[in-house]
Amino acid sequence: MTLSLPPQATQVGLAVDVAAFAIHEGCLHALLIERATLPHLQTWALPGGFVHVGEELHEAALRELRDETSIELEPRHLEQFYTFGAIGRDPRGRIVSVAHLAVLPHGTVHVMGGATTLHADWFPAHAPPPLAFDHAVILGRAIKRLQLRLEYANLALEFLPETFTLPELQGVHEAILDKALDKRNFRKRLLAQGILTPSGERRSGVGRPAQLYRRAKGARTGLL
Amino acid sequence: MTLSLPPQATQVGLAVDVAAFAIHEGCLHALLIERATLPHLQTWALPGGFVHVGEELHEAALRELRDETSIELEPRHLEQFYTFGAIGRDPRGRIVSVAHLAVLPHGTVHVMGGATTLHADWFPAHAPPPLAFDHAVILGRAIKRLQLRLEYANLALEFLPETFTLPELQGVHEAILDKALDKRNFRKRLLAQGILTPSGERRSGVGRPAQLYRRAKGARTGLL
DNA sequence: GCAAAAGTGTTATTAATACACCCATGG
DNA sequence: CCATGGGTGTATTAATAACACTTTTGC
Repeated sequence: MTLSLPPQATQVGLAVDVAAFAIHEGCLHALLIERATLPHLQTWALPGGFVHVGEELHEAALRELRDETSIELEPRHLEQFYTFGAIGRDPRGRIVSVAHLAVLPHGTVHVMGGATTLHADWFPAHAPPPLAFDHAVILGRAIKRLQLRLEYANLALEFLPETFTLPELQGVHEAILDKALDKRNFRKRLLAQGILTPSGERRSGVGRPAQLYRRAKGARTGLL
Repeated sequence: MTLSLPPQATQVGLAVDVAAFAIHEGCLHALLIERATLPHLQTWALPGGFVHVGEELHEAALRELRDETSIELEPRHLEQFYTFGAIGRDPRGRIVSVAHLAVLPHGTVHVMGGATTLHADWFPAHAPPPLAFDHAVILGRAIKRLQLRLEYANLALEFLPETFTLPELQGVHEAILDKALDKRNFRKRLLAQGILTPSGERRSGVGRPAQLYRRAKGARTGLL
């Protein structure tokens, strides 16, 4: 059933873009693709593209992420965070992009170009290469939202495997905030929240073995 | 210049909706309109409508607010806060709405229907009438965002005239948070922020006159 | 002088910060 | 035994929350 739309209603291109993050070697990385099409051919950009007919916004974000980067794992967190619709942002015409923030778990490394991309790769999120369209702005806002979510939700857990050590968790926080934290205060704060439960023990290659933790079963998920 | 769009790109209706707030009689009110068109004829809804060709999102929000409610004053704060794009949300087809939060200053009272509306009126924001589409959800999220902005920005000032008393400012906070606050703690906190400067004095009809304040000139605006 | 609203301080509790040493393991 | 990274406690400061009486005005 389709009722009529008013005459002056704008038909616009509806797109999604995805700022997908992961931690690699203790550093926050963003997943970027090198464009295989005009405009901005051979420029790095956020994964993204047009929403299909009958497709929800978050489905489109997941599909673009999968198809353009060939990653194998699903994001552990996906959240819309702002909609970019300024008139001149895309030379092809009026294209409105609903920007999403995605968190990929530890171990998500293999990415390669998809059908519509030349390459896909990880870049330091705090120092990305030049980006197409307004994607540098989008990425900057995604990082800010991610930092906010560290306080409100426990989004850092989504970057890690099911069990993890406190130094690992602290490393995630530090990578996202881009600054060092005090070890004792960090542990105090996190343990006081009651969202972690200890499990077994494990050795890292060198030094004293660290206690392993997992998410406490009562703890809410990172999704807000 | 217009490059070609990919074939499967969805053309969707792009709309804006506006949750506009003001304080009346110490209570947070939202501005609603009664629809004069199908669907949801004669149902109350948020002001909103389709974005025009060549019109920025925030311009569309301001225009719809003006045209549908005939208010005379400009909002003191306008902020996009979420985009609603679920497939079934509008029976006319795929319509994506970029929802905005607006703050109207004190004294904004005269509203009446516009061309595409039967009536416009203020309703208690915490207890609205049944609303069209998914507007009840949108309004709820707008209120939550407004409460957040009380802490981060000093958005409460946007509800008041240029000069105001501390009890008035406290009343704004209480109306938005929907709970009572301690007078002394509130004053201590607000004055410690250093965003207020005293000016003259004034009498209310009854009781001891209250000190008038204005925004300190160094204080950042409510816009984030 | 009384009703009505504005104004004012102190204490207790909790959260945030700064800071330095010992411990467990592998080689 | 030594290098490496994990783990722990305390003191200070800042922020938050609870709480009741006095002051100024209009009538």
